[in-house]
Amino acid sequence: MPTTHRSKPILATVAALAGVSAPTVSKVINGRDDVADATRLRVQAALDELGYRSPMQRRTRSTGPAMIDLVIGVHDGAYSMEILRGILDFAVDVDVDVVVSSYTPDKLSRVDHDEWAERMKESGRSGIIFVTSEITIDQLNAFHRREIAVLVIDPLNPPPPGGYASVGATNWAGGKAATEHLLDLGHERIAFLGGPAAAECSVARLHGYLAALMGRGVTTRQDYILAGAFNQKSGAEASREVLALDEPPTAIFAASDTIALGVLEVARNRGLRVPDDLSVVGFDGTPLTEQTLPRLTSVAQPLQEMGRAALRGVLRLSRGEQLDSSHTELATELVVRESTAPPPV
Amino acid sequence: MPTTHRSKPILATVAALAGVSAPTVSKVINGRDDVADATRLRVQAALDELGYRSPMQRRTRSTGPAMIDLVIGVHDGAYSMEILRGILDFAVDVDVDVVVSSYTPDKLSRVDHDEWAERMKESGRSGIIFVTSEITIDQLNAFHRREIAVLVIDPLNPPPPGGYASVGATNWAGGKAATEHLLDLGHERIAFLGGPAAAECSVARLHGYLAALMGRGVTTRQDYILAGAFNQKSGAEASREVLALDEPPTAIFAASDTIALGVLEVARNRGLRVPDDLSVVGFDGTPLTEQTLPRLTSVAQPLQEMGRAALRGVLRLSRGEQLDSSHTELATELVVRESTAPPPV
DNA sequence: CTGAAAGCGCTTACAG
DNA sequence: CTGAAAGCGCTTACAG
Repeated sequence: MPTTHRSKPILATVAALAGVSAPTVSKVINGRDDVADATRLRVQAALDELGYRSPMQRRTRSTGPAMIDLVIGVHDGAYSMEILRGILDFAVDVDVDVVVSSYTPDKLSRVDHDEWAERMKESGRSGIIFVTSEITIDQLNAFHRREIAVLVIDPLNPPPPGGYASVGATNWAGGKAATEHLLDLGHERIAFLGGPAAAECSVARLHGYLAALMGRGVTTRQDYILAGAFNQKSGAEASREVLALDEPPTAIFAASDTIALGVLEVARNRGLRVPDDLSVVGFDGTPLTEQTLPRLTSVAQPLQEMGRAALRGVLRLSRGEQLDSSHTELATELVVRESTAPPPV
Repeated sequence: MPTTHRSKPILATVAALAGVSAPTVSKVINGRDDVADATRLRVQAALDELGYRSPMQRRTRSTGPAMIDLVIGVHDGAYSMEILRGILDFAVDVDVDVVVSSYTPDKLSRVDHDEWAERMKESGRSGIIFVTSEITIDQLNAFHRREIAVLVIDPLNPPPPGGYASVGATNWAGGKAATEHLLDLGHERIAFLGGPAAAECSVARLHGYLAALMGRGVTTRQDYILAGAFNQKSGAEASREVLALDEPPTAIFAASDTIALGVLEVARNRGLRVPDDLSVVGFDGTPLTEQTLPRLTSVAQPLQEMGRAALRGVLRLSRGEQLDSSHTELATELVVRESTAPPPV
């Protein structure tokens, strides 16, 4: 059993453990180079074992409330705003300061995460939440090395083995529910307009869609399945593509509300009435769904709750507690509004 | 001329200046209560004059990059998101960490700003930006006492004399432009649906509206002028009110896009076609304007630029530099889309 | 490269 | 309520 250290370790204790004098420990801590390598190693070991922190370090550590970082990797307005809101509202309640930054995927990949983690450590920030970002193992390690807790909301790529904690929604079940709703209305020609082909959440929604079709014995068609981006423009392009088919779909399941917005735009331009001529289901349940005409049937994600859960999770991790599960999925819910109806006869 | 202090002041210097012993200064710094009030005051004065900071305070000060706080006082999605985006994008460029929090006006007024400012000081945060919040002089002083720079975006109340720096848009000119656009189309019965009667920006828009009408010799009518809140629900209520008048308006200038959303909703429910039966102009120029049917004519505020300007301003202030002007207004621009047309004949 | 000795800046315990 | 004295934890200057 290792020695237990009741009171905070002081430099003299470290020196005793390492079998050197106090000045030598002082030199190691302050990065002087007039210390033999072997000695330096022994001192480092003692420092680590005792968990020694200099007075200033102690101060930044213990002082004030918890602070965490939040990185927003996607900027499609309503979606990230809802998550942000969930996090910030809860942060006020639990007295946590949140350092928010916003990066395009491209910009984020060029960031020096080692430097980032170091800066966090210096200002006493103990955890980081990524929203819809791609995280590499190298980046992850930069934080783990410094004992900074990492949690990802709606990860774009599947976590590496033993990777990070994450919070998401039941994308598969949501995709299945949306598709079954259309099937129940009598549709059989149902298209799926997805997000990026590599995005985990989009893939899960696609498989929910496929599961629903197969469950009812409806043949799946490759030309009804498109990938794109989570935005209106991509939704419009994909819509034009499927609606130009010889046998166009009578219903479209869009993998995000913004994609659905593109579908509505194209339908309007072509004089297709929604839902009479074409049914549309979105995904996310952002406030957008109440502002479209007709109001959009959509699979709602509990975005604010996801934000709350993420903050709670990263705080627990940063206190060294274990999470019940490394990945949590909160339930989606199909909300039927006005954009779905039986197919035209 | 006061003494200049080249090197960092130490406790002994403060003690000498105050004419007390070092232990007494130590007690004052650490908030002990066994010090006579008169003594405490003398020591405080010496502390202030020398700008003494304890070793820990010195450490937190110098370490790392600039950090500022951002308080979002309004949550109507698109509007604050755009400002936030302007701030965060610029923050990455200039390597500044932004601590974001979000408060309802009610919650904000119950916050202990002295504690807040103290916490900021402790973690080395040097400035704070409020977005659309009401700031009292007491709150302001809490920050000023600790030399924390304060800047308000789109202040709700006019700043107290010698108050805070602020960034806004040309609300008066925007209100005038919107109204002149409607007058140019031939409208004379134009209603103004405002935000809160006390909100500076709404008042300025109202006066722009009045100026335009007067400039063209059109009589202003009290029953065409309503105040409310900056949201869809309030816009819907106000619309119902003005449209129920014996002589209803042929055009409505809404003081925000969200209010305009309420107008569109009511128009649709009553079978009024926009713009054929009723013209609608919004304010803000949020992405909302592209998502409505018909697309909304609106006075665009340069929200992202306002965010940038605010961050730049607060950073200059926190470095002790002077701003060119304590209040900056960025130009609004009327963007004509599909929701305005000549009045029905 | 190492550490005994001196010193620094601050705090604590206590006598007055 | 105040401060001389002792002490704490760390660092510096320097002899070996």
